[in-house]
Amino acid sequence: MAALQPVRGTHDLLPEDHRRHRHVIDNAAGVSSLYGYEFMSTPIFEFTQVFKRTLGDTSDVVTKEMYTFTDKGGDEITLRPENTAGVCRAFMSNGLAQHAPVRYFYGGPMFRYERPQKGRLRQFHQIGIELIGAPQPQADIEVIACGAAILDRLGILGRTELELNTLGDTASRTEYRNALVEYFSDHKDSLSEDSRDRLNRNPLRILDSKDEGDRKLIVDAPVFSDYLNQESQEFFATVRQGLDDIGIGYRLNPRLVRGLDYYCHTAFEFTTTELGSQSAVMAGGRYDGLMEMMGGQPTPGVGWAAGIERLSMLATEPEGGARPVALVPMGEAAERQMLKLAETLRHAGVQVDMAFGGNMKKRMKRADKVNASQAVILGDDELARGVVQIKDLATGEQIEAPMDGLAARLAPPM
RNA sequence: GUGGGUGUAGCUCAGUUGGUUAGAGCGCCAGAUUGUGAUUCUGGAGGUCGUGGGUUCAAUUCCCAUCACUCACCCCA
Repeated sequence: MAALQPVRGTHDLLPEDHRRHRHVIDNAAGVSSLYGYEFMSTPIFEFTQVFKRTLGDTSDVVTKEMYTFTDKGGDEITLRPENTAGVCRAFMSNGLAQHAPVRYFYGGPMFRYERPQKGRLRQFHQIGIELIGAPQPQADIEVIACGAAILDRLGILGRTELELNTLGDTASRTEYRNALVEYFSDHKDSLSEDSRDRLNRNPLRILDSKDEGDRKLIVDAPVFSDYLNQESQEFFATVRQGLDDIGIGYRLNPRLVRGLDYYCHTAFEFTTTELGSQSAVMAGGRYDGLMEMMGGQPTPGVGWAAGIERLSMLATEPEGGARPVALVPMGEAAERQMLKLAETLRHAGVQVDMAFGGNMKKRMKRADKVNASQAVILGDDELARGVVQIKDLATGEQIEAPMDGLAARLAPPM
């Protein structure tokens, strides 16, 4: 049995699950296309360096969550834990700087070696958008607005809250980071074990600690706004003004910190209380330093990613698919005729179900099971007269109709 | 990676204070005379009680380990 189990933290997407995923992807792609974002995909694995350089050597994702292996050619390969680095790599590989700014929408599987939980998997799926090549704060506003519109389309915007923060530009952030490290280093003995670890890896995270002792220290810790330079302050003010102007509510959360190194300026997260300890539904921000980190020309970017599993747990149930017409032949001659008819109907756009065998009763049962709207019945008698019986499976009404022109009769209205 | 909970039929769950053949509902299969489903009635199949080890005359039940799921921490989508 163990061998027949899927790998921990991975799931099969059976048709029903897939319908929910597609519902999320289709709506998100549809809405983002209104903002000019076009679907694109990058490979699900990249050279390990693509992620190592961009995510930061100390981030959890890099230190313990990557699925990394050496392939047969000796290359170090990693299954993508997120897609921003891949999209940026693609932007550079394809020389797209000349087309900047570019807008991309993506969706697909991501991989992180984590302990599974509700809304947290080892293979999960994300959708996301990236707006590359636009340094203006208006780009941040557009990206957030697009995300909000998607959540709204999925019927979950009302159950989320937009949290907003600024991480400042690199200069501000570095200065603040240093101040924090200095402050907490002085109180190192009072810090929790987790936070002592954070001090080396990501000191900003300490601000979000749930440990009571830490919280006491945090009260007197340096405040980021004191370290934000003029430019960073203006940038953030413009973003906030824009959100106000288009009526997107948000809550300032100075503790909102990104785990990944490449973020700067705007950081945001749409959160919910409906997913247990996983609160983030859609999260993103600005990553102006990323391309440079990868060895390319400095290029600004903003974007977000959202977990499809999390979204589909919150989204309203999509409607069931179209209902087929069931073909019920009786006898060998009728079966051959039906095979031809089935093709004709399908080419005319009618969804058709025909069992591979069985008597009439079995076929009718199957018609019911596949949720057919109508059954088209053909026996020797009908065959001789060139007609079929059409039975409405909801009402039980049955009428006779000529075989010619059946497609037009059964085809869904345009 | 750390700690708690759970694991009985395809699904949702009873149950066994250790003792012959482990139950229900739903689902599945078959039948209720000739070419009619869903409804109704009758019958049937399906479980090494997650897996491995231990204690015992005897374990699905107690103990240990392991795996999976789940919740929290960590982290994040």
